[in-house]
Amino acid sequence: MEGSGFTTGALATALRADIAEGRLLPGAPLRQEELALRFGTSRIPVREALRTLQAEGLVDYSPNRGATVAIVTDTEIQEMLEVRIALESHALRLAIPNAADADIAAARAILAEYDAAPSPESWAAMNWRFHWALYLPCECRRLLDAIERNFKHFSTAARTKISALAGKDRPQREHHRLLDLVGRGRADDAVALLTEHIRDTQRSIRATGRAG
Amino acid sequence: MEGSGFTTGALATALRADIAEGRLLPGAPLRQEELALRFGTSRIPVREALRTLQAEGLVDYSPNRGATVAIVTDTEIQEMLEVRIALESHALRLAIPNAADADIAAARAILAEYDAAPSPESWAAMNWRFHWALYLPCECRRLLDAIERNFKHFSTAARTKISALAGKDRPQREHHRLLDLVGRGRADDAVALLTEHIRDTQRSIRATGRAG
DNA sequence: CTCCCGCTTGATGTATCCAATCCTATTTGT
DNA sequence: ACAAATAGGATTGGATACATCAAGCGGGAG
Repeated sequence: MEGSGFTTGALATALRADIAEGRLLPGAPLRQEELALRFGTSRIPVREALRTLQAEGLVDYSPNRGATVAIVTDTEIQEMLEVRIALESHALRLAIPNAADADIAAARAILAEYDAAPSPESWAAMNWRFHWALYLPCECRRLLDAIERNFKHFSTAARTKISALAGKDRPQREHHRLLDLVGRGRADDAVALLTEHIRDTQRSIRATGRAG
Repeated sequence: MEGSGFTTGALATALRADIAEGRLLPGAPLRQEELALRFGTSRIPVREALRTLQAEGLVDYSPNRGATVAIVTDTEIQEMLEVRIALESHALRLAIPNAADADIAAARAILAEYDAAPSPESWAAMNWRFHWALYLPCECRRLLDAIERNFKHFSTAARTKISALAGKDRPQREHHRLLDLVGRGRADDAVALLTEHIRDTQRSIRATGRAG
């Protein structure tokens, strides 16, 4: 009989979105039966989707106890930012010699949108689009994949929280400087700035983690 | 009924090993029925295991056509080595200030075994154990996880081929120098050497790729 | 010879059952 | 009265059987 045409892949996509956008909160149990009912399928595609998400690290699985949305502690966020530094510094270094005028222009256009963006949610989205635009010319698909995979472990909520925490001015100033350095081909300086840029985020999280 | 007690997780582990150790060659089709028969289970755990491996990138999946062992081209090996540089340079830099005498001693012990290792297969294994020992003190689990995940995409066969290609002497010389630099806390030099060490591998693969 | 149809193969999904396990709450023993 | 044992319900994990669907092939018809 029919359902909503949800297949395993579509199910995984839907769950990923639910997690990323905070409709499913960290720690929430993911009951197979309930999800099957909600998506109009049997339990089997649900289980397969959950396995996929588990392998991606978005879901914690314990045998005979089922899946829960992965909880990401502040420590883990720090570690994910450390991975960001590792991957994105290198991608940036590879990208700079390849960056064409069109690439720079694209990044500049995103910064312009950024300047006009009103809310922390939009800052977070713009922020990522800008960074991504910088890495794109690196021409190393697996590196970009790794960056994206790491990025997906930050929920939209977490990103928005971080953006709100950092405000808009200082990151945006750094973005402009970063783009300038990239445009001049100053790889070492750009990488150093990017590293500091991410370390700033680490510091502000550490600070709020202590405060509450 | 019976079965060999294979559960989804065990099945994924077994398949991972079969792929890593070359019993399942790249491009080989993974038929659900056949695997179910071989492992004495039904198709359901097989499918879940395949989904897991797909998410890990060890298996290619096309809708309605099933799974095949992922094909890793020379280009992709180059890219995976690029990811190695990104992740492992950073892990090494973080590890060096944390490296205790016991860590150095452990790495040195592995190098001693390495010196005695006879065959390319054992070189490859030792090589990894040595590198891993260097990164371990970085105290950043997610970084180590990312390194391991990337590493698992090299099959044992590929690693052995690479080891045979590079021989034993030059890598081993570099390993000794690397350990020496780590022991003295010379982070910048160690990272530079590690990068060159991996770039050497890239070059020798590029060379054989051209030759045949 | 080429194109199209239909058959076969294998993947995907459903429904139903059963076993194992975990959680909870109740009962039991001291 | 309180801790330990246990019984029951809920949930996952897996087996089996069946239905459906897409892709590849093989054999004719044009």
